[in-house]
Amino acid sequence: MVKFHKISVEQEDLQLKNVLQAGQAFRWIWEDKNDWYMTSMFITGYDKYGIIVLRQKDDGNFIEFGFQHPTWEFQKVEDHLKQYFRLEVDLTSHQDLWKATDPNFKDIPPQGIRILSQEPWETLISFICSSNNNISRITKMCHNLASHFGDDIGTFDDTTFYSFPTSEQLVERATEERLRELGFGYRAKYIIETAKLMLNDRETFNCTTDQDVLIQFAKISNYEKVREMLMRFTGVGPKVADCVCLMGLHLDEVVPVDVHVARFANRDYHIAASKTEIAEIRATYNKLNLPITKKKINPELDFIRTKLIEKWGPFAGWAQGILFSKEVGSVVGATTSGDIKKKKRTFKNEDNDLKSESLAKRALNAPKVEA
DNA sequence: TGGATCCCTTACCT
DNA sequence: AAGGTAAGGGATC
Repeated sequence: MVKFHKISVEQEDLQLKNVLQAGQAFRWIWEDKNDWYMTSMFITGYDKYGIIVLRQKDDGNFIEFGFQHPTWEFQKVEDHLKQYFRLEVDLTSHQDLWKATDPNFKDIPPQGIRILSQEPWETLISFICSSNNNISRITKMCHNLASHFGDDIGTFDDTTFYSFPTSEQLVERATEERLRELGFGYRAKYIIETAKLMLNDRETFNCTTDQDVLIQFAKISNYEKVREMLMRFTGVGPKVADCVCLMGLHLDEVVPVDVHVARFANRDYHIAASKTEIAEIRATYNKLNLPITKKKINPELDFIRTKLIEKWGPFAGWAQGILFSKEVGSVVGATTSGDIKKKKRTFKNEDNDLKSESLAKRALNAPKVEA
């Protein structure tokens, strides 16, 4: 069918099942008959998307990849995948360091949970879809975007694959009404408006692709400014912007703080901002002249973010990824037939500390639970 | 005193 | 229910 090539990597450095369907990437399809993962992917230097197949044995010290594309060269694909999985980052040595300095890492075995480096535009749109949402539905939405508004790039293993639509394609081919019909809900408007602004940004920043615009944000700016630029897009608040920074622009120390991270930050690290500290955060963003950040920021969650970075260092985002997986416990993903299949449980669920949970909810401005 | 800003709710799709 | 964000009103300065 396809020729497979090996990339050597230990199980503890990368486990496909823990990174491809755990809430970072939403367009990998797991095919249980062959036990492989498939998706369409864009590789820099080629104008068309191609199809990638990955598999990993439970005991081997390698992953295998195959591909389908008219002109892709094997070496370029391998280089791209190494970049996609950030294999130059020595995960286990970082985890050893966290284990030595953070008691919460003590009982966590290496499980190959890595942060991916994904196509930035797709990352932006995917995480706009993620608000108030679960993995299984986010997955469906992302596949819907590709199959309705992307290009047909061919069939593999009885499955048709599509490119992820560019801003231009979304503006030309999609409408808010159509997206609502497809089940995007209130996010329909966010996606259309974001695509329009991105198309506009291509002119403004003299770029030919969405990816180039977002990469340029990261090149010309520090983190605070990148986030400010990202939060110009409708539907993008601090959490979504941080996800794009971490998983789309490989800013490895960025810690996206969602309800789960806020929960364990309170419960396991006793992180809670004082009034003074909250005032300091506000003052900081005032001084930095970041009007959108100032408007959208939640100082309590931002406090958690900075404390966890202090704790974990330059790869804090990766540490967050590990604890996040532990906190969430199990994940779901789509198979070729569109059925939802429960993934093998990797961790036991922890008992919830109700007090910490209510603190986390309060930090997120969620309605208070009646006592 | 009119605005800016802060703070808190509520609505949002399925 | 769930990996947030936008919008709007009342209070404060």
